[in-house]
Formats: sequence, structure tokens, C-alpha cells
Amino acid sequence: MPPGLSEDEIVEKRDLFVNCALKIMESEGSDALTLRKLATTAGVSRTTPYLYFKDKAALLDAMRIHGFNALSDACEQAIIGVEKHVKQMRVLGETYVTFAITRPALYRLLFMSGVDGDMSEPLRAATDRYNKITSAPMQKAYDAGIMALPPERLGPVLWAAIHGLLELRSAGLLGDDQAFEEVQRNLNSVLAKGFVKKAD
Amino acid sequence: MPPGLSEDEIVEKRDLFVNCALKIMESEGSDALTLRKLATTAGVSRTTPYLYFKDKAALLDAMRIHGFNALSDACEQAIIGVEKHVKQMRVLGETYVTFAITRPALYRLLFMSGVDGDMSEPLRAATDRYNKITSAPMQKAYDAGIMALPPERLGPVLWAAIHGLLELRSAGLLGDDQAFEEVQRNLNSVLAKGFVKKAD
DNA sequence: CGTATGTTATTGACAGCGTCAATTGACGTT
DNA sequence: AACGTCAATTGACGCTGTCAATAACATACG
Repeated sequence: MPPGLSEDEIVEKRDLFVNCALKIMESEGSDALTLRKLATTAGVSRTTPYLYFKDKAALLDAMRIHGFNALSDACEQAIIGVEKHVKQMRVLGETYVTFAITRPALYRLLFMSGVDGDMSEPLRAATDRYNKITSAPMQKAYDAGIMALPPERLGPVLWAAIHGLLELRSAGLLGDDQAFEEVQRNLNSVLAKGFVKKAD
Repeated sequence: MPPGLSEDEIVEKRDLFVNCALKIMESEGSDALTLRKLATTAGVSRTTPYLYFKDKAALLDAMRIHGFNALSDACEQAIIGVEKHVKQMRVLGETYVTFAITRPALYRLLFMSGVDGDMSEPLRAATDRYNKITSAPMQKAYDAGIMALPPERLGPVLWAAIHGLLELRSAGLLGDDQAFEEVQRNLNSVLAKGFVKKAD
């Protein structure tokens, strides 16, 4: 399936298509992302993307991988210089929210579009990386006796709450941005009350 | 836009198409729901659905309305005979979860597919109805001094948490059903700890 | 230096989709 | 029995994803 180019050239071209596809999706909406438009926008002929992606699903898969890695990068960047574990958790949460709000189309692709079958192995690896990054502070806080639950239990709950909150926001069910932030504060306080055993 | 049939006949036919479309979507997946397949499955010719729905978006809109009303009906049914407000809240939450798990395609259509523009007026009415049903127990519990927050603040947080939890489950990120139920319990306890001021 | 080979990129083609315009056909009214 | 009305069908168009056949082009070899 991968063409006979050198490994580097092939990933380079794939990245080119992925970036172009993301640009289309984020500027014109998910429905506007068509393989033909991708091809012509990339200055290439209609079926050329098929040399680098088996089908449209494979393209979306590559876009998801790119997105998760971008989010992981942003997380790693964000916690540089932040020492307290609980503060790191808050920063990671803020990074997640910022990512969701500033890149809504990509966020929807990552977290709100049903993955039909099982995830591909590279996509699984990308999500695993993100999981590891976000789990580390929770693990350390748990080890330090600050958190009441270990990451494998705390993580899903936090993720669920934040993600659900964002979805309600994007559905316009929370009113304006001020109302959103208030709900966010409520959620924050309730989660803190439920999980933090002692101040950090 | 509505054809010149009697009002009753028209809604009857629309319901027929909506039910047929739901059957297709829930048995063959969302992607398999095409207007042409809907027509032939309904034993009618290709473009007949266009006499009753302006376009595919209008059909999906009608399906959403149907779905919200089905969920509202289930909620009303579920709290019959349940007196304590907090217990009602729990029952409504369970109804929501059951609905999401037993009718995943419809659930995704209702809560996980981006509504492009603003909602249509009838759809808004259907969601309002559901909102009212779920808000009532929270309001009464709040009035009775049991809840720490009024419905307009508590509701979104609970909804966010439950919805996010379900989405993570459907993404396969929570492992098997036993793990899901454990996370659900964690979420329950944390929310209770955060919101319930006194035992009911 | 010219030719042969392999592989990238393009064009052609097909089925299926959403959608609209023109046509058919049944049925109540006069 | 002729007419008018309107639900329903068929035909057609542009678009999509996708595959097969073709062209262009670089590289290796005589």
C-alpha cells in the first residue's frame, strides 16, 4: 500500500496532504473536506491522494493522529515549569479546553466523531501518548496522597466531565461564554471537592 | 413546503418515513441512511421523501425530534411512583444512560452530531420539553434545601459528566462494561459529594 | 548517448449520492 | 365524460469516492 518512495519522502507528502486537509476542514467545515478538493487545493490531480492514503477513512485516521500529537505537544509545552502536580492537572485541563475552543473542527474529529471499527495501531499509539502525558500528574498526586483516586479511575471522570461540558457548550446549550465559564467553575469546584484529599 | 394533503395524513406519512429511517440507521449504521435507500425500503420511489422533507437535513431534524420525544416519554414513564426528588434525579440519569446504550445510533444523532446552524423551532421545542422534565426534580430538591445549586447550574454539570462518560465508553476508552460501571459509580459518588447538601 | 524499466501522476470511467424539473397518473368535481 | 389538481414517478445533473488504464518521468543499463 505505501508507494515505493523513500520512507522520508512518503511521510513528507503524507504530512503535506494532512496539513492541507486540516486547513480545509478548519476553514470550511468538515463537510467541505472532500478528496477532490484536497487534491486540487494541494495543486495535484484528483486521485493522487490515493497513492498515499488507502481511502478517505485512512486520511481521517492520519488527521486524527496529527491532532492527538498536536494536543500532546501543547500539553508538554504547557506544564514546563509547573511543579505542583495538582497545578499541572489544572494546566492540562485548560490546555484541553483551549484546544477544543480554538480548533473546534479538529477537536470534533478527535473526540466527537464515532470511530467505526477499532482504532488503527498508529492512532492507538497517539492516543496512548496523550493518555500517558495526562496521567502522569495524577499518578504523582495520588502517590503523594493528594488525590483520592488513582489515574485510571480519576482520569476518565475528569475527562468525561470536561468533555461533556465542552460539548454542551458547542451545542449552544450553555448560553454565552460568561455562562460557560461559570459552569466551568462549578464543575471545577465540585470535582475538587470530590477528589482532592488535602490542599497541595 | 408541506404538500396539500390533510394535516393528519401528512404527519402520518412523515412519521412513517421517520420510523423507517430510524430503523435503517439503527440497524445498518448512520452512513447507511441514504434518502434513496429510505425511499426503496419504504416501498416508494426515489424522490418521494422530498414531498415530505425539504432535504436530508430536514429528515434528520425530524428524526431528532422523534428521538427527544421518545427520551422524554421514557423519562416520564420512569419517574412514575418515585417520590423522593433525589431518587427521581437518579432514575432520570439511569434512563438517560439506558437510552444511550440501547439506542446508540439515535443517541449519537441527538447528542453527538454537530447541529450546523441554529435548531429549528420544533426541535427546540422538543429539547425544551426534555429540559423541563429533567429540571423539575432538581428544582424541587433545590427548593427543599437538598441541592446546593439550582437546576440551571446543576443540570449542565450533571449532563456534561454523564454525557462525557458515555462518550468515553462508546469510544472504548473505559474497557469492559464492568469498568464502565465502576467509573459510573465513581462519578456518582463524586457528584453526590459535591452537590447534595443533606441526605434525602 | 539512447533505450528499457519501474514507479509516480494523470485521465477516463462507474456507481451512488442529493436534488430539481418535467412527466405521469389517479381521483374528485362539474 | 372531460377537466383540473396534486401525489408520485421518472429523467437528468453535478458531485462524490474509487478503480483501471494511460501517460510522464526518472533512473539503470547496453
